[in-house]
Parts: sequence; structure tokens; C-alpha cells
Amino acid sequence: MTRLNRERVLRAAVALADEGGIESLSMRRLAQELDVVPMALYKHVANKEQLLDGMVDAVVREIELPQPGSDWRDAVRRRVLSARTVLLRHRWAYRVIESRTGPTPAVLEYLDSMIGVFRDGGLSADLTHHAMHALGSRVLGFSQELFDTSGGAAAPDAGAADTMAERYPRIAELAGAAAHDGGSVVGGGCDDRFEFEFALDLLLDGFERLRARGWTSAAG
Amino acid sequence: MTRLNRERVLRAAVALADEGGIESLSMRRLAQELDVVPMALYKHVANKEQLLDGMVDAVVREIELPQPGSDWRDAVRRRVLSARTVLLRHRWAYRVIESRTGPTPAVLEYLDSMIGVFRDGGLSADLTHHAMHALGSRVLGFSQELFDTSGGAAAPDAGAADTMAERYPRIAELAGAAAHDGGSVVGGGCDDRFEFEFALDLLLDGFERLRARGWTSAAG
DNA sequence: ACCTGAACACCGTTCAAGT
DNA sequence: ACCTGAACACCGTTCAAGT
Repeated sequence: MTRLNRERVLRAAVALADEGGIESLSMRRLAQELDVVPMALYKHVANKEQLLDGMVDAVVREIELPQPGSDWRDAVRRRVLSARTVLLRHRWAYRVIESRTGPTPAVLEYLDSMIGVFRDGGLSADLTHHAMHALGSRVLGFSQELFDTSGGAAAPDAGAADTMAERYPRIAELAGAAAHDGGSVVGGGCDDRFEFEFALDLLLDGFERLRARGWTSAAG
Repeated sequence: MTRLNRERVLRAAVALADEGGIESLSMRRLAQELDVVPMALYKHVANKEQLLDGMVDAVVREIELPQPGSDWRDAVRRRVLSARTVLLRHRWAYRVIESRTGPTPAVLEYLDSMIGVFRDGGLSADLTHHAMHALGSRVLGFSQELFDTSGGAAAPDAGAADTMAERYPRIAELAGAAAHDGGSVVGGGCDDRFEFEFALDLLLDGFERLRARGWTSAAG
């Protein structure tokens, strides 16, 4: 058994969360996984919060940054989609990122380089700032889908679906019109990738339109 | 002391979370607040998850739905902003909503009526479906700001700010250009309301453009 | 029908010791 | 320098009893 170190602790924590979900990650369970007593972990991470920070950094560093192509729009798009594939590999990560009270170094680095793409593409600092806010979590490849569908919400049985359709006719209409596979409410049964790119492209188109017209915010 | 009931339990839970944050809401603490033994709660809510469901419903029912005005764009806008004021009253709510694995009745009702505004405005079921996804959590008045700023992330001291500026020059530039009050990284020191409306309007503009041109998704 | 007490199987973390 | 043991102050929840 090699000596414990921060690297090994983080690696094991990510593996544990990947496998059993973030709710299965406790200091005690992690220690057990490493054949060590819980308190041994505290020599390598100050506490659980710092452990989570380290896990976020590890995941964000996995994101490949494709070389910026010809135009900024495409470069941003490719980066965001590449972040998305990483976040899909670690389904717990977006929740942990959201729960952080401050950005970790790897995230700052990522944001800094993403801002660079916008700026090099000719967007003003003002517009870039608002664009980054508008993208929000989408800049890291995840969108807020209103509900946590990662757990696989059970599809309602036929009877429940009938009374649903009665009580929420407009939702039922949409589900009928667009449910490719599952056929649940908004959030299930759709092509997640399509929805993600749809919104992303609307925003990028909007940024480009504002850039082209030399838009600036009042306060900027 | 009146008899306990679901109503009183939910009310106390919301009050507790409003006051002390969601992390201060435990079944035991809530019971204490109600001068009752923890197990007494379980006659009125099945478990903590169902308690949280009930709290979400209570909050969502607080949202006032302004009468739909002349055009759908304005009606959606006003509804979303009215949801936003409620969610700002209960700073814990958006996290709890995100953590639900399925929509609660009040949320379904809200979504159903919001879909109605789009449909009555002349958007196809297909476009409405994608629009609802694109709005995501924004439909309920909150956006994913990448980090939890509700805790009031400490502004870095001058020294830290200097090394930050060295390591992350583009972030520093943006912070300098746009920090009205605080002057922190993306997420702090900006006019949250402006950022929220900026992104909302970009999306609504995009929807309108697609509607006007009779856009439809390939699969739709 | 509603509330209680005691218990179970967990948490994160401190503190004082071991090697 | 690194790991351990025992303990503290918490969790959500079950189960069998009380009134």
C-alpha cells in the first residue's frame, strides 16, 4: 500500500462519485475505499469542502481545449461542447460546481481562456462580460434543466399520464409533439444534446448580432 | 398549541430556511421549532424529500401571474420576472428546486400556464418545446450563475487581487471594465438583474425571430 | 389518530495519543 | 511526519409503545 497523498485521495474520491453518485461520497466511505481510517484523510485535505474543490479542479482539467478556429463563435462552441462531454462523464460534477462558493484555480483558468476567445474575436470587454454571464453554467457545458433527471425519473404509468393530460393539457401537447423516446414532462424524452445546442446557438447568435452592431451596455 | 398539520409544518420549514438557510433545516431542528418531538413530523410528511417538495410548491404558488398583455414576449417576460422576485425572497428555493427529481404539482401548473402563453402567442408546439428547454431554470426566475454567490463570497484582499490579475489577466480586465460595486470575478460586483434580463431578452428575441420565420426543428 | 422514547445506522470533525 | 482510537455533536428514520 503506497503512502497516501492528495493526488490519491482526489482520484479515489472522483472514482467513488463516478461510480456511486455524489451522495455515496462520505469521508468515512472514502477512507474505507483507501484502506485507511477516516482521520487519515485530514492530513491531505483540510475538510470535505476542500476535497470537493479538488475534485472540481480535477474534472475541469480534463476538458480539452480545441485550438481556436477561424471565428470566435465556432471556437466557443467547440470548447463548450468539449466541456459538456467531460461533465457527462462525471454526472455528479455540475452539482458540486454549483455548490462551490468560489471558483477554483482550474475553473478560473478555464474562464480566463474562454474570455480570451471572445476578446480575440473582437467582442468588447463589456459585451464579453455580459456574454459570460448569459452563458452562465453553459460555459462549462451544463444547463440548468429545472429538475435533476440524472436519477432517471420514473415515467408515469398510463393511468397517471391520462390524469396528467387532463390537468396539464399544454404540457401533454408538448410531450406528445416532441417526445422522441421516453415521453415524460419537460426534461425527459428529448434529445438533450439538441436542446443544449439550440439554446447555445441562440445565445451565440445574439452575441454576434450585438458585436456586429457595436452594442454596448449603458453602464459599460 | 394548536394541533400539528401539514400546513403548519410546511410554513415553519419555509420560515426556518428563509431565516437560517437551507442547511439549517433538519427534521430535528424543525421539530424543535414546532415544540414537538422529531417523529411527530412524520405523521404529516412522509420523509424529508416530501417536505422539500411541499416547500417548493408553497414557494411556487407565491408567484403572481400578471395578466397576459398584448404580445407573448412581454407576457413571458413579466411572468419570469415575477417568479424572480419570489425566488429572491426565498434564497434557498432554487437549490431545492434543482434537487427535486420530478416536478411538483404547483410547478407543473406554472409550466403549463407558461406554455399556454407561448402557444397563444402563435409559437408552434415544436418551437415552444425547445424554447422551454432553452429557458431552463430561467423560466422560474433563476439562472445558473456557476457559483453560489448567495453566501457572499469574500472579496479577495488587495494582494490576492494583484496575483489574480497576473495569473488571470482576461478575468481581471473584465472585472475592471464591469465591476460596479464589489469587483470580484464573474458573478460578483455586477447588476444581477441586468445580467438576468440581458440573457432573457437574447433568448426571447431568438424565439421571436424563429417564430417569425416559421422555423421548425428537423425532428419536430 | 396523533404523539413519544429509545434505538439504529449513519455523518463531519476535534483532540490526544501512538509510531 | 503521518496515521490511529475514541469521542462529540450532529443527521434521517424505524419500531414499539403510549394516550
